[in-house]
Amino acid sequence: MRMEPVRDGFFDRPTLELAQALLGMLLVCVTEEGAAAGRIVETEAYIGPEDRAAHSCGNRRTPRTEVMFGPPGRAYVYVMHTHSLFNVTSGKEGKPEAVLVRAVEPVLGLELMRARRGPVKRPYDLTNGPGKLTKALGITKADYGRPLTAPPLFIAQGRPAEAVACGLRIGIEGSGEARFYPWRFWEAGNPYVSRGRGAAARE
DNA sequence: TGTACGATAAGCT
DNA sequence: GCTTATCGTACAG
Repeated sequence: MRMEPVRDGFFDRPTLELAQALLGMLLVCVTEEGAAAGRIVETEAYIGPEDRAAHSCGNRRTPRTEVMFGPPGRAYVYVMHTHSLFNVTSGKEGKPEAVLVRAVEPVLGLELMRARRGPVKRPYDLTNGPGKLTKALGITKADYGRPLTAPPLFIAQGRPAEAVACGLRIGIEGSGEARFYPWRFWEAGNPYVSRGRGAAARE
């Protein structure tokens, strides 16, 4: 399998569209320990100003959200509790939007992922969650702001998602109306999605 | 299946 | 300084 980074223009589209376009793409991370890659099977869109759930809500500009105000196609990594979360920035300059990658399907570097994650009960426990996949792939806040069009961290063409489902986002209960936006996308029937395996899209 | 709690850093007062 | 957060795990039931 050839894993060529996508060209810069790939990220130049509306955030909701990008969130769906990313499904099926490969997320590749190369570290000193080796290369690891996963096929993206679940994403969520965060559209800054009008989205109370986004860190950039109301154009809030801080050192952490800064990268979202820049060009699209950069890594927005941030730490929560004991875990790191990985987003792809979207929207043109000045538009603080992003796509959260919530789950991937391991493709390359399985042994490395297992070594990083430790023993897991089920195969899909390796990467079926935002905090899990960053640990499995070796993504850290050191990758913050990195362009996703060149190694060591990049997006590559993968097998396109067959059926895409959409539904409510996860983990944003305290976000008022924003919690009802159906901005979560995943490949229907894929066992590696974080939640809602087999669950239908809700409105 | 559901609920509790950990343990870090950004952001706010 | 204090509060909250795009979560994961453990353990009870």
